[in-house]
Amino acid sequence: MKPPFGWEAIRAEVMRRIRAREWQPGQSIPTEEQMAAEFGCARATVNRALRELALAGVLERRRKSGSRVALNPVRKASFDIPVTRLEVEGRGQSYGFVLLEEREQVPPAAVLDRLGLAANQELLHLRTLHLADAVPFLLEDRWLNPAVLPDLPRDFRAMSVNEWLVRNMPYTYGDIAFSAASATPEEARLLGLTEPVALFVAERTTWTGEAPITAVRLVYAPGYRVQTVL
Amino acid sequence: MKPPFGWEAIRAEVMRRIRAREWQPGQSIPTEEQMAAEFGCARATVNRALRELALAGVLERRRKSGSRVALNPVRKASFDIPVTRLEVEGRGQSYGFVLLEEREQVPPAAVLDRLGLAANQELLHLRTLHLADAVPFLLEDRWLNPAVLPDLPRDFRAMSVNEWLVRNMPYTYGDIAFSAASATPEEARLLGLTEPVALFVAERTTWTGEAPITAVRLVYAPGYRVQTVL
DNA sequence: GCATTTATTATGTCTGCACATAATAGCGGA
DNA sequence: TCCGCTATTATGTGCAGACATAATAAATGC
Repeated sequence: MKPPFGWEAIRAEVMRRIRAREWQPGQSIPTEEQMAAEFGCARATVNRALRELALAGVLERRRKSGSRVALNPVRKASFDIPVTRLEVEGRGQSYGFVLLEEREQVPPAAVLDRLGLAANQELLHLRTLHLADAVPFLLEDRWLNPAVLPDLPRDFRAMSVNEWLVRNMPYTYGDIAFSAASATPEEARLLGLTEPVALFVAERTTWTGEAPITAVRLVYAPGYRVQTVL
Repeated sequence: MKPPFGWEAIRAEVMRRIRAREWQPGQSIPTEEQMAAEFGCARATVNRALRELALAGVLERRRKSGSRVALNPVRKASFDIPVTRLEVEGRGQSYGFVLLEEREQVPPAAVLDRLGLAANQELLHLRTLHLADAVPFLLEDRWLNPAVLPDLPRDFRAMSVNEWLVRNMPYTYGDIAFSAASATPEEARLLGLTEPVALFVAERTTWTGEAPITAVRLVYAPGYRVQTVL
């Protein structure tokens, strides 16, 4: 028979007590041992539950002092960033893309700086327009470092750079930033907009650990939202 | 003495093998028991390492079939969403805010719809301008449900609604969405902009579990970015 | 051949115990 | 009073064993 208090039940019960203000912000909660006794389970089970809550930012735990309810609870929002093709198909739309440009050239100083490369370094510049139901969805402006990408495909018309990278250079480090920007005249033209409007922009830089791989700027069509539950 | 293979070491070693393509995407990796034997540790230790990697989206695990390297690795970006005051102070700027409006009224249909409330329901409408070094930083347009907020402060000039909510109604459920929008004339005026530009917008809805608490629209001053490491 | 039951297998979780580690409290001596 | 050592304490991690669960493969019946 299933034990009445698995670690998920304990996590839920602790959350309930915090929400019910039985345990108030800043206040210490019982030790793992005390709770194990109360719930009639092993300390490891309580530990698992409390560890998850600490990870979520609900509890602050310190050796010797014990666990306390976080005073300034920091909400942690977590987003999935799928391949563009899967993002479009996930909306029930058909995916397509157009390769706009593919050539080696020296990128602007801002890009080189972000990647930490020498000023005269040539990179592979790729611009791709992603389509959802044949309508512009996302404009991708990417710089690739050929030095760390041994077997690049001959051309990126069969598979988008986006997808090729996820499949061939996965599990890299990097950072991402979201912001808003007005569409440049060219962006407006490529996205099929009659007038310049506010666009959602995501910028990513990725590394293998020591060498830079790619810097990309993603400009989404109007109305794009990135959404998640808290 | 510390065992040579703790769960973190195992997680790192598995990641190394995946990055080195010793274990390729889609391919099965050894069972927990086999790896426990290889690393000379208990199965629980391997389990902990692999569980974390599955949570990060690197592995896909299924009972009976075992673990395999994810074919379409989904990047998971995680953002901290602090109280606005702490966000401003964290940048080394001084925080301030101005309460622009505070009155009970019937919100627009879109807001009622998002909160799932009756059409004639009155809510408390609060508009706050948050300042960083006395310069407009964020425009907050919030609707509060007084029915579930028993002891609201007399006025929100001493502590911003934002902070009051985090301190008094923490650990709620909710969702958040990021998007881009052009500043309305009024938004432009309040943020001190001479011309309408693209602004970063965050919209949140929060619940106690059954009853809606608040819906808020946060319009950030130009240049705002939300950034994180992957 | 096909559907249903049964056995097998890897992961998921739990227990009870042990020791490591970090942070704190208390003590003793100068 | 202050400094430094030691003891204490709660969490962090580990082990070996056990059973639960879900998914698959094999065996069975028709």
